[in-house]
Amino acid sequence: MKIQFYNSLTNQHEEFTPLEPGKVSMYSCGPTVYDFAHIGNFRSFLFGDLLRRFFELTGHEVHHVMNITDVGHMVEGEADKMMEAANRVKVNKKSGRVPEGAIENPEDPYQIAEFYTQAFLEDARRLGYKVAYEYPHNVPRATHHVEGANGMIGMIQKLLERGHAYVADDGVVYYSVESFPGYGQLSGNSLEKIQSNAGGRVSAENQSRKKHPGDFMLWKPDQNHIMKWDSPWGVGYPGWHIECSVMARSIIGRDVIDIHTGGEDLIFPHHECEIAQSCGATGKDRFANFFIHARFLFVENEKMSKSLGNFYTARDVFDGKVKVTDERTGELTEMGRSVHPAVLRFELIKSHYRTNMNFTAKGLIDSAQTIDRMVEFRKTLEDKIEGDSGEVEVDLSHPVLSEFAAMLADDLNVSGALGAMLPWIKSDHPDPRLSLAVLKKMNSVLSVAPINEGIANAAKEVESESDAAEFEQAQQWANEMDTARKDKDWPTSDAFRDKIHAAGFEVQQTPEGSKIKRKLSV
RNA sequence: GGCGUCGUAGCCAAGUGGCUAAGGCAGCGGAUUGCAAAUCCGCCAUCGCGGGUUCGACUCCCGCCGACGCCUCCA
Repeated sequence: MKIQFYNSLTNQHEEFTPLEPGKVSMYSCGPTVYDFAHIGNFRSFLFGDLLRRFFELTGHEVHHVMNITDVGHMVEGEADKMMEAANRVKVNKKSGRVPEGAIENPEDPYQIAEFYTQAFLEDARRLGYKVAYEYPHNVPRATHHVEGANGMIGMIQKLLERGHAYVADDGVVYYSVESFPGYGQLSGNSLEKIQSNAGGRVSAENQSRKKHPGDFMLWKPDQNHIMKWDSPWGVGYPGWHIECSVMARSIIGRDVIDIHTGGEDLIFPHHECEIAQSCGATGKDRFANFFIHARFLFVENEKMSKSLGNFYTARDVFDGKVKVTDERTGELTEMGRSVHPAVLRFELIKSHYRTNMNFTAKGLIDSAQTIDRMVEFRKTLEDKIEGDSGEVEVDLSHPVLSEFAAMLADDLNVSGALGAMLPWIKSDHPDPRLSLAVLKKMNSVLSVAPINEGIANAAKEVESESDAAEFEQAQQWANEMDTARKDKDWPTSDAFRDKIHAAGFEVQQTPEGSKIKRKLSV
């Protein structure tokens, strides 16, 4: 099977061949943990997850690493992120989004980072982000990789030795972009352009200390910084870009990796600088063979922003805080009903990673219906093979799986893959055991229909006791509804149906009586 | 200004130089139903605009219009 992706390095589709046959190394830029991760973050992370699961489907052994940036990064002229976070924590505590007692000391950056790291991992796991289940393995934290020869300090030293970095008058260590001829390849920038665009944010005073306006910071001595480490260049903190170069190399254990993913905004400067650092330190001509970037997510056709009121964290969506325009009144109201994580996952992965996906309440409802169909299908198959749960082996030679995989192999064409799967679900299934095995394979990539496949299954949520009680109550109403129906007492029957709906369930008439099931959303 | 992506039905969205332009949602008609829901059957687009290349283009080329991203912290 030919596997190809759009490579940001060359701006074209390229056939993918792993460095080592059968093995794929991937590095994804992860979240900065000074706030809850939002759905835009997760769109990009889940794209990485989909890629990883695709490789696993096609028999590759995948080493996927995603970092957690828990170091605040000073930007010239702006407050430090961790400092901002401290203020935000105080606000969030008042509003109840951060529970009382969760962060004892909002001034302590390590406590803030720890809290949001755990919150992120929790959200990520609910969304079926596989690597989050491997934490702390394969999910390194920047603060743990500052010191030592294999840490950021070690790499900065190496860059100094090799002539790619210098210490400026003010003691700041800069990377010298002119020392690396490949600088600009990824983003299509040239040093001249960067020069002409310089100015703006960066003060003239700082600029004059650099050899070239494009030179970026590797280490900044600063006794007063909120997070600081000792180094040969004084107590201070590392630049933003160096962490990924270091962690990718140290956790994956290779100088050159197969694939690097991230959001499109990371192309420049972040990934450009990573390449310069990694290649500068290793002497290799490349850092990753493929750079694959996901485009931004929009909400109801607008860029997501806090000021527009369309900024959603993953947990906002789980809690039903998505705003919907009421068709009758035209007013914005909250959806109200909780959204199953599988629904959000599906909504975020179902459109191509290189389009600007538009997140909408309508799309969420769509997604819920599709998942519902998959879940129903699975139940039907399981009912048919009751008592005969022996596993059937299927491989990609199965026609439907083969098409499904081939679509994904073509630049992760999820729509095409779904176009193969959904009609198949509707078709006849003479061999339910085989069909179930096929569905499981597809779900190992999509991870949206609850199938017992161990960890990393978004919809495989543990039912809480209160959930179980609700379910029992609804089933009881359904039974009473059946009794009323036998007596042809339609008003009573309808009243029970309304009750069941109001409780968030659907009721279906079957030959065996009324059956209920929980609505996935809305 | 520089670099880049994109424009397919009410919505999401795949795809191809030439058979009926995937699939899903919504909608419509029908079966079923006490009425619904669910389910099943059927219906539902000529591909932003203009020009060119070609026997033939939605698919290739040029121009235009429009949307968006990056160039600065941001997934």
